[in-house]
Amino acid sequence: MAGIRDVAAYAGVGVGTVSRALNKTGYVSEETRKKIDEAVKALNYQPNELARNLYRNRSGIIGVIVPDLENPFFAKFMKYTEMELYRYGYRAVVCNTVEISNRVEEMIHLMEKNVLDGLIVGVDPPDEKILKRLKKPVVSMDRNWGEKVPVITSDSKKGGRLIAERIIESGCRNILMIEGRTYIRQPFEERSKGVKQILREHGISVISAEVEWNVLSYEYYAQMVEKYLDLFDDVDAVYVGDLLAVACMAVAEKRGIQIPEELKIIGYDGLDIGKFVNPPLTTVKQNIPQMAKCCVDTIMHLLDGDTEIEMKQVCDVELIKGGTM
Amino acid sequence: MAGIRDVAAYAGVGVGTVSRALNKTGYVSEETRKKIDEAVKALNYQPNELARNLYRNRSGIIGVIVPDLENPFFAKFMKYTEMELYRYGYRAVVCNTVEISNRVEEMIHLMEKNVLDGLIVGVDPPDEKILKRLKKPVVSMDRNWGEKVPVITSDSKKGGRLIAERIIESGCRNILMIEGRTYIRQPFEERSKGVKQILREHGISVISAEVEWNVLSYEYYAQMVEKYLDLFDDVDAVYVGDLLAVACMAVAEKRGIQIPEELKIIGYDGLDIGKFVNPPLTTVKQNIPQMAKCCVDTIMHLLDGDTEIEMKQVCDVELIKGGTM
DNA sequence: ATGAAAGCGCTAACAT
DNA sequence: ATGTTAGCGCTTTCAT
Repeated sequence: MAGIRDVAAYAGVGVGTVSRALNKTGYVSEETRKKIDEAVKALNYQPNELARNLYRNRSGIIGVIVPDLENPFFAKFMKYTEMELYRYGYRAVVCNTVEISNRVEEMIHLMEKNVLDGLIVGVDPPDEKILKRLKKPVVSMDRNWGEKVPVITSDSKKGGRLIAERIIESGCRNILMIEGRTYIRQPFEERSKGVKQILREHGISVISAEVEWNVLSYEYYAQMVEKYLDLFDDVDAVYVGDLLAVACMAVAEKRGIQIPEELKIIGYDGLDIGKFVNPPLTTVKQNIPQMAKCCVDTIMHLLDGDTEIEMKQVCDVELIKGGTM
Repeated sequence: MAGIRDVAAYAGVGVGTVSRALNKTGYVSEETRKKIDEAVKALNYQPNELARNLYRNRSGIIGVIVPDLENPFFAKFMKYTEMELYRYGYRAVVCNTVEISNRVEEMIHLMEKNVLDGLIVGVDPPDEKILKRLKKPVVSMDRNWGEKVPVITSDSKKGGRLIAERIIESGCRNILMIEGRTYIRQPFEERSKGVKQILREHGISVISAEVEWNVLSYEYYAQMVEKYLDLFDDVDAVYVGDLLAVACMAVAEKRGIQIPEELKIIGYDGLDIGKFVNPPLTTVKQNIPQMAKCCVDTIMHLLDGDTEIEMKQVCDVELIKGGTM
């Protein structure tokens, strides 16, 4: 591999001049620039980014941590996050925490070792001790990582309200909701709290069940739905995340339960899968591309050293009227 | 940030000794090792990976290029690829080519600049000229990147046979198959070719249609299905990728076409979405985790400089009996 | 067993 | 405008 000294030698100039010419910093005469360009071509010179990184003490890489890429929500988030990072000239290192413990801590360690310039996190935070180690920019998507970490969330309040309103309009009286279990307070919980509160104010009964949040398998979802449908056989509506909602539709169809006539379903997230079923799922759609953009814009501000960072940014949600409620 | 010299000074030894102690290379007396450990703790020293990278001329990062992370097939592939790379101590930089041209070339350029140690590709190759620039390890998933690049594929031959056999058993006589359009020869095409050939040998009529492969939207899929179902209204079975298959089920249900009584459907890929519908999709499942492992193992061999690389590795497929055919 | 010193390939400050 | 030089923080000879 040709280095900058080879180029300098070939062009008959000093390395500094080559560096300036290539980076367009400082003065270089038209003539020498031409010679340098020729040398670069002749030697097929490619600047070694590793050396640049060392000097600049940056890697140009942001880590993105999600629970599970196989989950369509996070897959989509990762897609748009990567695209936004690309627009800023950054690369995205992905990390799935599922099935392996300690991966969050390891990513933080990568940041300490300067492999990563920052972190975008969509997972639960590690414990306090580790959290204190954060010295570089971190932005969180819908997770509470403490005071110092800006959070990008969906408008959970509005989301909860949209769902509650839709349920009230539907005339249902016995609602089953199934949530992912959380071990610490998270922004998105506001949604379910809101739904419960509004519905109860309207005298509508709400049964609330929990499932393991990080298990993504149709079998598990279907099993949970079966269990709770058996347990509470007088429910006339279900409010759950889209994946559970779709599993619920399959279970209902298998049991010969007509949707929406005998059981109404409303989902949450607005994933594509809700359009692939019949009738299409009624759901509240999160604006994932906007959330991704927001995360990236914010971390770029942090990298720029901007001080005026909004610590909580809220992205819009909208009701998608399908045929299930 | 404390550097290795700080540690050396604190411990009262030379930097070389610290380096040897930390990397466990060369002799270090128990006594000095202890002093160094203390210094490391006291100063909270973290070796700067950027400096190491420069010296070793490696980044520990592999680029993984897929068309679209939102496509569940590639999301799953990325998930398992990342997990396998992690087991080897490597990181995965992800790249979505969708909607942005030239991204493949840019990733190759990142390799030339030593940002990436290698590439795992699940997308069509760039043109010859660019292909020639590959100097570092590249492994391809189901795409033909030329002689030099090992390919990990599914057993397309068996896949095609499983599908053809299932169709023959089902007694259908007029098959509609919709494929993604390819612009160059790709390994997976063997599957459809096989299906067509076997079916025609059995006197079964096959209509073959094409769709844009890189468009992922339910609307587009549904539209295509509607179009071809209108165009060829005497088909009694459809063979398509899982996503199109599920879209097809939704369209059929909307039109009041009973599945499998009036129309049989067989998919390909074995994605989870096929289990979320009712009846569950009959499909041929690709072993994505195995393919990911195979890609990673192979690129690790290449990085190790192994010369005995299998240039074509075939992963198993299996028929998943659902209720649609 | 350990310290000193020479790079890894680049950028930027300084001198000319 | 351009060349020279001193790092960036580490690893690894090479003496001792």
